[in-house]
Amino acid sequence: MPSDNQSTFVSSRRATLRQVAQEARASKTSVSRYFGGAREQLSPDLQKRIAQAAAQLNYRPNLIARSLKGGRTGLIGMLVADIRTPFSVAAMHGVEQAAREQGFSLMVCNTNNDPLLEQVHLTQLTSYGIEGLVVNASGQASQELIDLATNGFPIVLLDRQLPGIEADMVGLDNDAAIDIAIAHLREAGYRDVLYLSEPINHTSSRQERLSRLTYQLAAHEGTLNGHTFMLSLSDDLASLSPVIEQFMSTANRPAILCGNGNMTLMAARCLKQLKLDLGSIGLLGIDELEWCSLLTPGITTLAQPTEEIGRRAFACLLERNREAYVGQSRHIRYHPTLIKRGSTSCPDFHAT
Amino acid sequence: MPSDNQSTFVSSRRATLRQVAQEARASKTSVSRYFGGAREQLSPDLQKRIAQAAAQLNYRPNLIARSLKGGRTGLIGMLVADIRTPFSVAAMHGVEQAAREQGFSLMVCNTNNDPLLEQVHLTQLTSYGIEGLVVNASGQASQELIDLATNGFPIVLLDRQLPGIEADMVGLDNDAAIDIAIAHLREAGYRDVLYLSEPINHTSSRQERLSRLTYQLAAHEGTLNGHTFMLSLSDDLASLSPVIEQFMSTANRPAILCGNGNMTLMAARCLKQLKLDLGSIGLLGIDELEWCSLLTPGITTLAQPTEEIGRRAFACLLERNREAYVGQSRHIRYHPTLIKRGSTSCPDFHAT
DNA sequence: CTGAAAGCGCTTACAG
DNA sequence: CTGAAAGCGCTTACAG
Repeated sequence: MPSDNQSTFVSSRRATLRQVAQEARASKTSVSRYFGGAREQLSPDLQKRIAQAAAQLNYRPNLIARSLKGGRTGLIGMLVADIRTPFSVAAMHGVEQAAREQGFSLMVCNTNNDPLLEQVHLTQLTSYGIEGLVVNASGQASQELIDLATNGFPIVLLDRQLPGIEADMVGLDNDAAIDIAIAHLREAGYRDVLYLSEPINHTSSRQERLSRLTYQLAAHEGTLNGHTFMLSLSDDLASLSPVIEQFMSTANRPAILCGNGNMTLMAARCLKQLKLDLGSIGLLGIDELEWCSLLTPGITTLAQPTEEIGRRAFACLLERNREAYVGQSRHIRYHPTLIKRGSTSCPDFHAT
Repeated sequence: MPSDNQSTFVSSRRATLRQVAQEARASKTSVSRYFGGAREQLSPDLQKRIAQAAAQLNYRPNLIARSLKGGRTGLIGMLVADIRTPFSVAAMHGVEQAAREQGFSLMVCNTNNDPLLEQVHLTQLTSYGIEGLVVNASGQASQELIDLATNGFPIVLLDRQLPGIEADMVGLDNDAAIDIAIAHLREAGYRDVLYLSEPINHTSSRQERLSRLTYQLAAHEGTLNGHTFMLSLSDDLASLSPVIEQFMSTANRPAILCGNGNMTLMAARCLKQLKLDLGSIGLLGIDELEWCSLLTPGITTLAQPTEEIGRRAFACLLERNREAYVGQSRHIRYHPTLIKRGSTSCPDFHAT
């Protein structure tokens, strides 16, 4: 791992502030001021000399050194539970854009939904002196994360709540999502709903969706029957097939409601395998995916404003960092958008 | 942006090496050795004292400070042209995993296919003292990148070649991909091929695929007719529709060949809109996407070993960093895997 | 407006 | 085996 070969290129090493100072016949202090945002308080002549010297040496401040003394690293950390889901990619993209606009760089770490890996990454990130952290948690809060939050370190939670952490949280209004989904399915004429969720574990968004579903089912008892199935991504399709078959055999105007994009993918695969046509069996998924409009007759979804959620998460971080906002932690919930497609036009219903 | 509030928590500030040294009644040198990997050369007693003190203070070395003096940051940078494509996500995931296994952290920057933004990010990354750079280029090489490469800074190119940069390159064997695609389409009985590509710009992989296609078409003149259409992601579907309609009206056993996953998505959308059935018009895409198996009767694809490409890219970086490997830059090309599905079973052909 | 000096938290010859 | 000292490239009181 040693980058010894770099030392071979001593001559081409990056110029330092000291060299610029010498070249410009100025003090290090002045050069530091020039690049540190206090340029105006320097005389025009000094400014010019420094500018010239810097240009000649192709000087670029060493951010590492700057942060060591100054305390500011300009680094924001982000822990992502699963970087491969479209939701995470979009949220991350949002965070990154917002961060860059404010002069921050983002260090993203994929925790693979593994709390242990999350800890490793968290240690790394703090060791690099991040100034704030966006957490899309992979489980319960680690002690280290709790300590950080307790000490007032700027943290914002994304999509997932974390007991023990007092921090702003940005995500979907899960109650609204379930409410809209159920209302839509009922209107469309479905009578039996199979809810597919990844294992709840300690994922608050899954928890919230499930309990709101339970609430809604209770509210509509008699007109809407509910069933729930937990499916892990590592599970084979073979574990889902019999569940759906069983559901189909007993259900009246059946519909599947998918708790997230992963489940929608699983369900679509399974329905295809079982040769069940969309629509005759309803399908509605939380999370809009690029292929949902492609699958005839189209899969109805609840779209999240994913990039916006990411951007907002960063904005919260910034507010925490400024004196501007002091107070209770906030929960910022975005409303989903229902995108109606053919997968929820119940044929029986129209026939009636 | 100032994180002034952190200074409020002086008492909870992270412990420093100096504090550990005091607590352990040892020198800073010894503590540094303890955490710097020279633990063995310390007496058992000293080791124990340091271990205790560190544990008590919950000490974690400040990586920023370490790298300032030691030169090593443990940071690897990655420039990604478009972080939202599945290919990039998977490649990035591969790089990150390989990096972590070797104790490196990854800083990923999305350049949005914008050379200017790429420069900005490159400046940032080098200012943070990255020890190596994986580049999925967004255009031509910037002067800064050329300088880096010229100075022997470890760089590896991913998926895209960059004129002016002497560096290892890891990607798909594009010639093989086109050869396999064409051979498969011919075997399946298609006679007219419409090749869809994003604008070549300076993207070598697009370039290579296109020229190999041209070569193949020439080789099969008379038995296979070719057409090419360039489509930008920002283009509306409306610009593609007439092209496909025109193609269909004149073609004999027509098939569409998509240069990458984005094009496959565009084509699938367009075909759906035009109500053209897959298979009657052939469709073959480079890049496997999660929904290709879902769309009846399935879209035939050429899958890339995306994660492996990422992992390999990092491995190259590491080799560059060690004295082990010195020599000409290498081009590592992976073979694609043909995944046959219904979209390339030409009905006319079977009828014949 | 300008600069000399101390120091951020580490590592690394050098000396013993 | 152990430590005192110099220094990595910056910033920031402090003084003028």
